[in-house]
Amino acid sequence: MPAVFILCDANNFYASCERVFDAALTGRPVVVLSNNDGCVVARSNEAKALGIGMGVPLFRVRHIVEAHGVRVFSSNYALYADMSQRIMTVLSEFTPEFEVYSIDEAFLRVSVPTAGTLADLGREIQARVYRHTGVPLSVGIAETKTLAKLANHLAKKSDKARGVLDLTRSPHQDYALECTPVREVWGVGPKYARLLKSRGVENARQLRDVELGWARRALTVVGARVVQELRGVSCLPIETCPPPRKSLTHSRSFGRRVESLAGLREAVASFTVRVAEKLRRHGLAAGALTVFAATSRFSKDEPYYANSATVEMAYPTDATPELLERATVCAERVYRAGCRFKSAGVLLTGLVPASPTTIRMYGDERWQRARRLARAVDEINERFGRGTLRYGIVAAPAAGWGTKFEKRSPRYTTNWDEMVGIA
DNA sequence: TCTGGGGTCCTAGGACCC
DNA sequence: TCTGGGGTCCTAGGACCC
Repeated sequence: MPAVFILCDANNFYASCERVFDAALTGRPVVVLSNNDGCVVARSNEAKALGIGMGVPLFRVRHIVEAHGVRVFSSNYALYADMSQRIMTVLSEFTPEFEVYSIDEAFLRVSVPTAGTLADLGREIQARVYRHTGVPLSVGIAETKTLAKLANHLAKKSDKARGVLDLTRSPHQDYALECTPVREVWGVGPKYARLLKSRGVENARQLRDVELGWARRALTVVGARVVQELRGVSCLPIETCPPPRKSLTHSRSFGRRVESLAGLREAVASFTVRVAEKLRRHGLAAGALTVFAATSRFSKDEPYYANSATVEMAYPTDATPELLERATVCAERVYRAGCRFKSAGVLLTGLVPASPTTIRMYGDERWQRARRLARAVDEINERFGRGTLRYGIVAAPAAGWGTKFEKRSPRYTTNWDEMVGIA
C-alpha cells in the first residue's frame, strides 16, 4: 500500500494557547478576538457550546459573554506564532515529507507502518505534541489531502474518535462522506455549496459521485480536483518547501477613525515600514506598491468609500525610504476629504529575490545607502524592541488610530519581561 | 459606539502581435 | 454581402483557504 496523508490540526488553536499558560481557564469558556478586538476568531469547546459563532462581532455576543463569564482575549500573535513553531518542530520529527499548511495545521505523508496501525501512529503524534506543548491536536488520516481534511473534521466532532480518525480502507468511508455536508468539504465555499445544493448535491458522498466533466464546467478545475480527491485520487502533493511569495500585505483597521490627510499618511507610513520589514525577512524586493483605504462597510449614515492607488518601481526595491516615498504619493491619491477612514493597508507585488549585488544604472549610491539604512534599523529594532528607531514620517505609537488590544495576554514565550513566573 | 488580516488560484476578456 | 486565426500577456473580479 502506498503512502497516506495525515492532517494534524490544533484544536481551537488560539484559545488552547491561552489555556496552556493559565490553568484557571481549563473547563471554562474562552474566546480570542481578531485585531482591534472586533470579532471572535477562536473559541474553546465550552464557548462553542454557548452558541458563540465563528467570526461574530464581539458586541453581538456580549450578553452571552457576561451571562456565562466567558473569558475574552485580544489576539496575541507573538505567542501563537511561537507555539506554532514548537508544534511544527515536534511534527516534523515524524517524517521528512512534512508541510506546514497554516499556523495550526500541517500535512504529513507517511508509508503505512509495518507494526501497529495508522490510528496508533495518529495517537502517538497527538500525545507527543501534547507532552511538548500542552496543545491538543486532532488527526485525520486518508489517501488524499482532501479526505484527510474530512477525516480530521470528523475526528474533532466525534467523541468516540478521541481526535484521531483513519479513513483508509475504512468500510465506513461512504457513511463518513454522507455525514459531511458539502459546505464542509475543503475547497467548497458558500457559493459552490449553494450551486451544488440547487443540483441536489448535499453531502460529500454525492459530490464524490457527480460526473467529472460537469464538475469541471460548473466549479472550474478546482472543483474537478476536489471530486477526484474525494474519490481517493491524489491531485494535491505535499509541498515540503513553501513556494516563493507573490505578494505581501500589511493592513489594519483603525482603533479610531482617520479623517485628515496627515493621519492617513502617518498610518500608511507605519504600515509601509512593517511590510518592508517582512519583505527583507523574506529576502525579496518589490516591483510595485499599492495603498488602499476604506471607510466602514457597515455604517448607515455615510456612503462607503474605498480606493486604491498603485505605483510601479523603476527598479525592484527593498529599501524602506524608497517605499515610503511611493507610499506617501499613493496615500495622497487615495485620500478623500470628508471621509472617515476605518482601515488602510499597503500591498507589495512584483516580488523578486533581492540580490545584494544588483547595481543600478542611475542613482546607485543613493539606493545602496537607503538599503544599508533599512537593514541597520531592522537590526536595532530587533535587538532593542520594535519602535526603538522610527522613521520621521511614522507617527508615535499613541497616534490614536492604533489598533486596539485591550485584553491581551502576556507574551509568555517570547518576551523576557512577560515570561511565565515573572510578575 | 463596536464587524480581522493575509494569502492563492482560476477565468474571462481585452490588448497586442504576426 | 463577404471582415482570419492563433498566440501571449495582462488585469479585474470572483472564489476559496486559514
